[in-house]
Amino acid sequence: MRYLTTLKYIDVVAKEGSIRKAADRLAITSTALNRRILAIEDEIGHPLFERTPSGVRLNTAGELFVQHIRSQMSDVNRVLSQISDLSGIRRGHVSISSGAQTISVFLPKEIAEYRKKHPGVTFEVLRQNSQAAVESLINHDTDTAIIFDSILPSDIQIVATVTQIVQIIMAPDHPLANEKSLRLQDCLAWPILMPRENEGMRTLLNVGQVQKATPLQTIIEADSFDMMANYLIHENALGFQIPISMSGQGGIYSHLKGIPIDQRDCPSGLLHIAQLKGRVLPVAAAKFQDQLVQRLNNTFPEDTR
Amino acid sequence: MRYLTTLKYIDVVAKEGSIRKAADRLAITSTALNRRILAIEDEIGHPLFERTPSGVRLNTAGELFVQHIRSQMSDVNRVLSQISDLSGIRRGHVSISSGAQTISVFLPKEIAEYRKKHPGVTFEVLRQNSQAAVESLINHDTDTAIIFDSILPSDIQIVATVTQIVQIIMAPDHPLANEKSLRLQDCLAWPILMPRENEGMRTLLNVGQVQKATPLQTIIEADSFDMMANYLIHENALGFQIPISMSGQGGIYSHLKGIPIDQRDCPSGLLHIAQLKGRVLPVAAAKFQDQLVQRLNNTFPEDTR
DNA sequence: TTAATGCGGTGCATTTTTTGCATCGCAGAA
DNA sequence: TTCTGCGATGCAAAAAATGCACCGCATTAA
Repeated sequence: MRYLTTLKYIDVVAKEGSIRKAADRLAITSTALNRRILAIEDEIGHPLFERTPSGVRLNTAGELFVQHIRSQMSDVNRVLSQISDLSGIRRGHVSISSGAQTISVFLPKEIAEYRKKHPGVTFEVLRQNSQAAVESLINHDTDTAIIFDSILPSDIQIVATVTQIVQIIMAPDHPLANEKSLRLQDCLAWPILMPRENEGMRTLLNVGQVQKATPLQTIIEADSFDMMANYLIHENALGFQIPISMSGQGGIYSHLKGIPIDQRDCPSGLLHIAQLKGRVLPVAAAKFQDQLVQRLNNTFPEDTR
Repeated sequence: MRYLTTLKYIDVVAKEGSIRKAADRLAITSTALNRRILAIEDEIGHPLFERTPSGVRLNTAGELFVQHIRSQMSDVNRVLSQISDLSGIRRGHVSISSGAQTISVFLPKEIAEYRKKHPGVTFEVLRQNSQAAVESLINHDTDTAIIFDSILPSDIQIVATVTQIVQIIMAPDHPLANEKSLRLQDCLAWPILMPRENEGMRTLLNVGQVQKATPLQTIIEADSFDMMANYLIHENALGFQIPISMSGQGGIYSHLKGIPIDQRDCPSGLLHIAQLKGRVLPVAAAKFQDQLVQRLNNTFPEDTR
């Protein structure tokens, strides 16, 4: 959209923190860009950027304006996708923030299913921890987010929530593989693969560890659940995962065994589908989100809030 | 805002229903305007207007786009007023839809009081019946509306509501002037000044008239309550008004007597403050609306919903 | 039926705006 | 100190928007 170029430019300058860098990325000269910015500041009657020797930085007015720009741009996209929807073809683009738990098994399956119905829709998937996901939603960088066990700020709207019991995963020939439920004490004897500190699941596990003062033998800390799962094939260690990630067929998890942790040792977590409060999503994103919500509610119906 | 000109143009074309007329109003040539529209239609990849021999008309896509344009433009204004708020001066503009009941006494007092605190703020007041008021809110033509006794559609958000008993008004020397309450029967002997059909109050009065089959002698039907009030000085007739309109000092109503109608004959009406649902109002408008809401709730505290 | 009117669209010359180049002044880094 | 990288500015070239004259078309009036 031509009339949005200036806005787009401002957005990029804000992100780059420098007019010259932004100009470079936008493939124009810094002078042209500079003048556009001066022009719009003049029009607004108030500077948007603070000039520093090393570049520019948004001031309060700029912060307000950039926020507005982002919401406008994503709104335009929504309207445009609605309009092209009128022509019959369902086109569009959906961008999703996802935690490490759901990104590798759950999400691909859902996207594939959606694209079977609407081949014109493209996707963008960002693996982000909950904090980054929230930020992306606020910046209109993503449309919807799948966030595990985090307290979400009030400008985020939770669209659906399901409970997820943390499971201990292991090779199928592991000595513990036939138990119905496990306590953390049972794991003391085995090497442990632990999710990293900024993962939601780690918080849940910490509760049990602190309460029981159980000194688990953590041998690997990682932010990739896939990596940890694959490791379990090679050593008789124990890892953690939630049911939604294990439901796929053919992946690494179909060669692993998952046993729930006793609720006394580790509380269940909450998996949220969330979006920016008050934002009207583009058709494609809204429909995809609907699908996710339905899938969650059908797969994990226990949660009846 | 320069980058919004094309959008503004489209909006005007949509309203005028003709490119040439719109061009005339915008003080440019029809060719320039025409080309801007062709250009943006081309960019969108979908026409926005249907071409008829007598002009142009929005098609579905255009309807969507214009809706979007209006919300964008009012959003820009909000942000700009927020930004100029940063410089210390509270500037801004508030536009209000008001029914005939509240426009002449209540509203001027409130605006004057607000402007005492914020002299930089300008106002625009439209006297509209409830249907027109709702339309104005939806088109972003007005920020807030004072609407008497109408059922509002779901895309309008009711911000406050107070009950208003309909009163019969008359000259202070009228034979009925000393009653505490009046029934419609009591009015049969006197000439009646009746609000017009599209006024909310008329609906309330009709309830009583139909139920009781009371043939009131309507001598004047008018959509100006002021006109009717002033008439009462010259003839011993009866008119209708709600308390909020009579609370002023020095106006015509301070020379008139108001007596409530018995609730069996005429239900009380509801006075609403309303805005477009989901819309973030500019600072000035929001603050003014707050003042209205507070004033209503303080002046008519009986309503405790 | 024909002529006249009013509509949106188009080719072309003109005006306005935007861009790029060369260059300045300035502040922190080496 | 010099040097580097930043945003700002004067000026000419390029690009875009505008206005004029005019087209084709459909409806209306005579």
